[in-house]
Amino acid sequence: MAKKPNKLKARLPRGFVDRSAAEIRAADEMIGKIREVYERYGFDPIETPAFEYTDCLGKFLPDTDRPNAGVFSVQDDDEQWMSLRYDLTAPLARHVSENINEIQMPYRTYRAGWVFRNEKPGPGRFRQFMQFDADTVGAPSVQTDAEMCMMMADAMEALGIPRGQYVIRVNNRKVLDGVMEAIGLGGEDDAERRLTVLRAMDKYDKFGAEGVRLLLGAGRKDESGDFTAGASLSDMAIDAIIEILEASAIDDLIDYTNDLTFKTAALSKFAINESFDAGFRELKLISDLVKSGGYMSDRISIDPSVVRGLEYYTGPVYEAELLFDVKNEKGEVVQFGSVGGGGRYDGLVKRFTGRDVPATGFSIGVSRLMSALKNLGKLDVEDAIAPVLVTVMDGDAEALGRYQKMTQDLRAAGIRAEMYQGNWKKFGNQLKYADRRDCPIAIIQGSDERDAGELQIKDLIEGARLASEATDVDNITWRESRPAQITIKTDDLVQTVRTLLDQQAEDRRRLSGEV
RNA sequence: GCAGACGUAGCUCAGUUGGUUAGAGCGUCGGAUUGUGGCUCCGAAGGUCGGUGGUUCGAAUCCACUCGUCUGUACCA
Repeated sequence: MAKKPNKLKARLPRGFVDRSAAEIRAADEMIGKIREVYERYGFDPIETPAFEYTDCLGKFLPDTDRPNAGVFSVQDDDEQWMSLRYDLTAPLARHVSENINEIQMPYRTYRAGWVFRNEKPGPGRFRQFMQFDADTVGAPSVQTDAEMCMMMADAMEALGIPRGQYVIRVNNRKVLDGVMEAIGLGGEDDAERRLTVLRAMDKYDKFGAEGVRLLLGAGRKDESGDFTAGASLSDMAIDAIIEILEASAIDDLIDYTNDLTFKTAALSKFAINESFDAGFRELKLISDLVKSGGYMSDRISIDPSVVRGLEYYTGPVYEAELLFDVKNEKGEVVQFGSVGGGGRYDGLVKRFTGRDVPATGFSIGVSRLMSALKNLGKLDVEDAIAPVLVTVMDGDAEALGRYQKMTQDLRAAGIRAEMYQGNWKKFGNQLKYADRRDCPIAIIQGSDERDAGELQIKDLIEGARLASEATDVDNITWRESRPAQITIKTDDLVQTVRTLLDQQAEDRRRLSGEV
């Protein structure tokens, strides 16, 4: 055989996905529900573009040797570097800074958008994904952080996640700073070790107390034999940090009846410092505020083990965690982690303006949350009903016009409908098409029906059910029986179709109610 | 980034110590049936065995490199 011409291979860049109709509809619905909550809290939408000048995006500046490490970057005509945004917070800070004289503070906004990260993709982890953020800029009080937490909890419930199946966990960067200081890592030289400790704490969910102990001490070797260097802390410091991680609430750690003191064995050997004290008082205030709003600790919980966004958060940090088991395609329970998070970032706008502009906000990972909701069965993926198919039996202009008219009549009545656009000469294929497409109803009118002023309406759902019962009927007999089909007057088309669709909807409701 | 496993038709997978023309099931397409989805029967298409190079008389099979997928780990704004 002759050598084939070199065909171009169709392929998707790794870490990117095409989205199906069902996924798009489901995501749109989720976004709609979240948006409703944000709007109710008085937030307004704002949109910024996918590209920003790289230096505006923040600390992950590409060096000229590796401009695409972590972010996707390109060089503009004038040789300036631009990057695809990797979150929605940095672009917001840029927008606020650029328009700071026009913007009325406190500025309350939300936005959903795609963000891009140029890093190794994994299951459920993509290089393009959607976030839905809300931020309040220009509000210094922890009252704002408390509101953010409540809004996040409301968003979870609006998405159909029942109370008790999620929790918003809140901590304060100042508390962690205070702990670092207490165990002797407060100095400038210890910045690197502080990071190591915080990273180790963040791994508590994944590795448990023993794993974290190793990471805080000598280091940890994983299953593949890869070694992660540890923080080389003293045993006493390690014990203290484990106590923090194991505490389920801040009350377990702190006695604040008189003066602030640590309660637990290892921690109590350390002195409480100013940073810890300030952080703790903020958390206490948040806790009181959300309780006044009706949010008890089953929804918003103060949790000193929350570590996130090591770099730019300056005060309260919070994250939304799902409490139900999430299973993957193979049915295995996976470590899901948080589906959203945020915190106070008082320094981000100051980079541009030199002015102190406090801000706090959070981000919901829409793509991630969607796969979890699929699991919970809270995602209506089958919502869209396929169109009614008007089949074609004659190809002359007059006949086509008649079919087109039927189709338009259905559409005018608000019924999703389409006329068969393939090769009409193979009628069997038309019904096969309708079947594959899950069309609920087919409209059939050949010359016989037309002469009588009639047409046939075929209930494809009932037909499929009959077919699955009658397995040994031969094809000729089966076809001649014209299952699940009725003959009506042409004029009754719209009304009959509507009645039948309503019946089918009723059947679906009954069926899903029973099962 | 580091470490390991894997890569054969659209999908799921066979393929013997290295031996002729690489197979099956499912799916797809056509026909039986130019006006009826399913079942049945008949037929067809579909493969650079991930890629490149090497060892060999001979490679899907062995070796090296490379690309991709998966798992763990690191990083994660």
